[in-house]
Amino acid sequence: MRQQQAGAKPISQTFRHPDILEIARREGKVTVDGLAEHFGVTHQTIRRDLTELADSGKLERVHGGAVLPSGASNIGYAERRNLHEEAKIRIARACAEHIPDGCSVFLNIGTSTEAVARALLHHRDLMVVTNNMNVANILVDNPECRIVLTGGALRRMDGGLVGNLTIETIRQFKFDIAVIGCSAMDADGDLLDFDIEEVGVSQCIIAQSRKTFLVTDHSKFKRSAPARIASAREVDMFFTDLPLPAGLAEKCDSWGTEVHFAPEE
Amino acid sequence: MRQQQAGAKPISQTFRHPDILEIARREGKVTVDGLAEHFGVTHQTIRRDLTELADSGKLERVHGGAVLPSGASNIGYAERRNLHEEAKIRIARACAEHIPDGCSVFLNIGTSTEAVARALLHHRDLMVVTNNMNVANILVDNPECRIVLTGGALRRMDGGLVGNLTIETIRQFKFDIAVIGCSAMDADGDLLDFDIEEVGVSQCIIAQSRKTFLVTDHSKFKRSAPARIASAREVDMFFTDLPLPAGLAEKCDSWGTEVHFAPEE
DNA sequence: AGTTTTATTTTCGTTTATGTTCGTTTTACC
DNA sequence: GGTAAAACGAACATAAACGAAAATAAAACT
Repeated sequence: MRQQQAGAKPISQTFRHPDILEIARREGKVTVDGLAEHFGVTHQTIRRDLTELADSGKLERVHGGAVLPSGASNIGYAERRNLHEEAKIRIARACAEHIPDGCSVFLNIGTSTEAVARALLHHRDLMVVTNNMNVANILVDNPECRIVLTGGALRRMDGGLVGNLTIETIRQFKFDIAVIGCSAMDADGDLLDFDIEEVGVSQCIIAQSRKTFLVTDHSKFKRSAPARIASAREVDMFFTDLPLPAGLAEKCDSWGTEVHFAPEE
Repeated sequence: MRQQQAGAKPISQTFRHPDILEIARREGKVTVDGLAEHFGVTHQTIRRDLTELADSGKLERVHGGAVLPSGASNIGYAERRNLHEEAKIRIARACAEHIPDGCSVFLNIGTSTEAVARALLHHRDLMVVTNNMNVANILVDNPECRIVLTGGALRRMDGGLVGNLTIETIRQFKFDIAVIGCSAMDADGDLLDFDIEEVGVSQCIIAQSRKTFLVTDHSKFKRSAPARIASAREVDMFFTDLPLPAGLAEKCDSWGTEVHFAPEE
């Protein structure tokens, strides 16, 4: 279907469109100003791009820029996704830099791990196992990535696959790297979660992996949650956005847990 | 004598094509200028390469170069989905009418079963197990439907989950109804498939189900395929769009296989 | 050798993307 | 509610990119 309908305006084909979409999906929104600067073109050019992307339904136009089409998923989750978005992207990028091409990775449920999936879009020859439908849908766009989904009941709230099936599937693998998030983190270095079922999954993932990467933004330091996943002692690399509380930093140091910050640019 | 199909343009096969694709996958995009310099050829030659790669769906052409295709997934499948679209919808609706609220259903890989998923969007209190990511993505919009995904490797071509994990997962269930499709159907009532791996899955599904529903449009009667799934004898209800070949209709009758037509309105 | 096929370059008219300008619409602020 | 600033879209100019076709070069075959 490369023929244009008579009377319909031809859609310009530009390098920018895929990039704009990727940025929009990551950040949730794009601005005319920001994109104009990012690509080094005039505002009018960006406006044309956005109008075209909006016409084809990929974006929704707003004054000053564009946003993702409203149809998307659960609101609460969508909001949470935007929370600390920039931080999550930076953290994810730092994490992805420590995931070499060609290795096997598990990506757990969570907005932070989804951000890691987006950061892995240009990695090569990966094998990614996940219990997160969103992760699978994201990585479909990386043709050099084998994707394996664990079985399980689909939880609409966050696209997670949960239940006995999940753990049973995970037991059949041995990963080079496990990437996990957590709902909260204690001052003594314990990783916590709201959902007790998920704790079992996370523990199983850690047990089946050679290395464990933790991705968490600083907001988790201030919160608490009822279920204990593990201690940061069992984590090999810890990616976050702001320096850790003093005591915790020392503990990580003594445990040999590498802490990586993703500073603002 | 390697003769080209009448009307089809001959595609030049040059050592550049694989390299261009590799660069494109690594960088996400390629430019005419860059490639021309890289290979030491003229712009026009590169343009021809890119046009050919775009025609075969490997790349997407843009001004000044090319980018990776957005949808990523195989075009063939998208086309197949549109094939006999109206018929598939009618068949799916007829099938959905025989699926009562509140039961457990398995939906297999295939465009026809995806159509059934769409027809089930307003059913209530369903439990749907599937090895088809597309089915899951469709039924997410039905809030009264529990969705369970089997584990497995994601096949980009059609969104199917395949491999050992799939069969292992299915064995853990007992379904009220299994909805399956097939690639072809023999005159003696044998259901056939192109993919041998899928045959094992289909057989397993049938074994784990109280009732088996087959959804197939009439185009499958004229085709053949190498692998045998089962006989229509094992099917309880058979949904299609046109009357069956004479011999087959009698056989279904003697086997007690109910045949349902979805006539044009 | 000669001949046919295929791949590439060259040339040139056409198309497309982008920047610029300017009048209109929307938003934000008083 | 009125006003100023920002954002918008239409129209035009232009340079880059494009595709068709003819000319040339390089293989492949007889």
